[in-house]
Amino acid sequence: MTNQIYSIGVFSKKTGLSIDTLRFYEKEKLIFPARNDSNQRYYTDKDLEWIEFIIKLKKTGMDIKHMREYTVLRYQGDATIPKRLQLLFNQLDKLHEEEQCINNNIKFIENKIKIYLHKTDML
Amino acid sequence: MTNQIYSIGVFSKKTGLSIDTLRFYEKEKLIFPARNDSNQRYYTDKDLEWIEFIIKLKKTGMDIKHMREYTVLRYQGDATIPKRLQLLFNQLDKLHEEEQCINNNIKFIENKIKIYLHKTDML
DNA sequence: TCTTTACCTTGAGTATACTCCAGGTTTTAC
DNA sequence: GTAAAACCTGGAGTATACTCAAGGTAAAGA
Repeated sequence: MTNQIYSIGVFSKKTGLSIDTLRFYEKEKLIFPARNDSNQRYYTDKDLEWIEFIIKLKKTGMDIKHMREYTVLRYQGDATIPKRLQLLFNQLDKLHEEEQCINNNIKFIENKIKIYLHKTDML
Repeated sequence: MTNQIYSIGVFSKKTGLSIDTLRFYEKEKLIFPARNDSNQRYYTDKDLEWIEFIIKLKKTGMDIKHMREYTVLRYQGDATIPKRLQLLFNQLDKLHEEEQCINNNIKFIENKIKIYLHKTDML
């Protein structure tokens, strides 16, 4: 099950990221696939696990710069866990703020809609 | 109180948008300030009201293209209110989806944090 | 009046996160 | 063996939403 390796094309399909994006993320130092004798990239299940975490972080709105910070810390081992926790807590704060903001915006739009419904006698 | 007019510099300070942004929004057809004999823009309280609404829409994450659609509809009068409602409902859907998404991400990060806290025996 | 400040336009530059292209090598399928 | 598919690199291009610069006009203060 592990020890499986994937070419960039296959890995692209498994992750849903385009080949170009995978190469871009490598350039941005988010992932470090190994190479074979012909210089072609290959990805392992470890890489898969990691990129899936990266994708998750990205979905939380974290930008590449911060994901790179996280990646660097990860490669330095468990001693960096407190720092990683700090990054995660910061991200959590950001998400809570966004949550607040979205709720305000929902209220704002709902209110505007209400006003329009009154105006058009559709209530 | 009304009938007041503002130069672009003053209006910029009142709205918090930079002068460049105000001119950019005009180019993007989000606002149409009048001009004096010397071709200098002046903004009214009506413009202020409108730009504040635009700023609000922007905060909900609406992009310029959609804000322009809304603006065009507004200038066509009350007959376009149903269409404007449609835009607002779409935006509301988008916001509810984002709310969902953010909540998932909050759970994800919280979970990751929990895992780290276990790892470091900080619990 | 003179000079500083504010304003004008057009067009180029910025940041982010990709996405595409050209030109070349390697692998795979028949 | 050869042709098509997959891979490689470096660099240019895309979209969005501004932001800045250059070169010139207008207005306001001393």
